[in-house]
Amino acid sequence: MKIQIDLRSDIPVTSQIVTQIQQSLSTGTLKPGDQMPTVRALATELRVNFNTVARAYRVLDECGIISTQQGRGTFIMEQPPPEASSALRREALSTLARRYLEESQRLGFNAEESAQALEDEMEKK
Amino acid sequence: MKIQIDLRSDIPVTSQIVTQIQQSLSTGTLKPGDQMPTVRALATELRVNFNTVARAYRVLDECGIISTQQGRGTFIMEQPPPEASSALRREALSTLARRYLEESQRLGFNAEESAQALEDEMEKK
DNA sequence: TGTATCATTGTATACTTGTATCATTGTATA
DNA sequence: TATACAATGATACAAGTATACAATGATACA
Repeated sequence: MKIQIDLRSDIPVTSQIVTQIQQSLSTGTLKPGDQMPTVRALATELRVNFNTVARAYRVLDECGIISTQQGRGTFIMEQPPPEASSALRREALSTLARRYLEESQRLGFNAEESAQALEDEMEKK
Repeated sequence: MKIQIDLRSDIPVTSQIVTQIQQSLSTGTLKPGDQMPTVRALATELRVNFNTVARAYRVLDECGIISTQQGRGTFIMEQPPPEASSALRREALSTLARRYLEESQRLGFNAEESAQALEDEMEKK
């Protein structure tokens, strides 16, 4: 994978990294499952701070393009399957919800406590 | 014992292991006196470093839920102290909640929709 | 029976990798 | 000039991995 950074450009380094990784993906230079270089490795290669690479990786992560895992590395994601029908997605969601209820019940919590725990997690993020 | 690890999750692998072992215990899949798989065996099964499993075992050990003995193996304790593990139960619940949020997000639903779906399931009952 | 030897199991420690937080730098604008 | 903001850098941290080690068990053999 070849990434060219122009430090004098008006385009932020982070954006340059993001776009070029996306390009490598669309040209097939990068394939799903591939491991990306570590933030530090790519950073020294590009003569840039590793936090800058980390930020670029995070952007791509939030788009679901790569998956970064602390302590392990970052990987190209499998491309998500075409959108299922909305009815199916709805069904899947309610299955998830029911499973959540059942599992927390097994741990000895009632429905209200489960709902409260969910609220708490929503706050945290 | 079936343990499912999601490497893409924000939840640390160690926590995932702890929570799921506790669940197996609460569902009766694991019983007092049972021998757990060795750290290496479970690690290769989950495709994870065995130190990660060892750390999960240590957490459970410190809560008095399992007993790990160097050179022998690790076993489920006879008397899982109900109140000693209350902090763990709490953590297990929040892990379940986060997991529910993450999985529904992957389906394309936001936090509010996930919460609403949970309410709906609670009504049904 | 004792013990030598090796395999198995958990432990300790250092290293790798990404994250969080704050400081620094440059630039636009009042 | 002064202030605010965005981009980048520095530092400490969290999570996972690799490797060497110690304790226990199994087996063979004198």
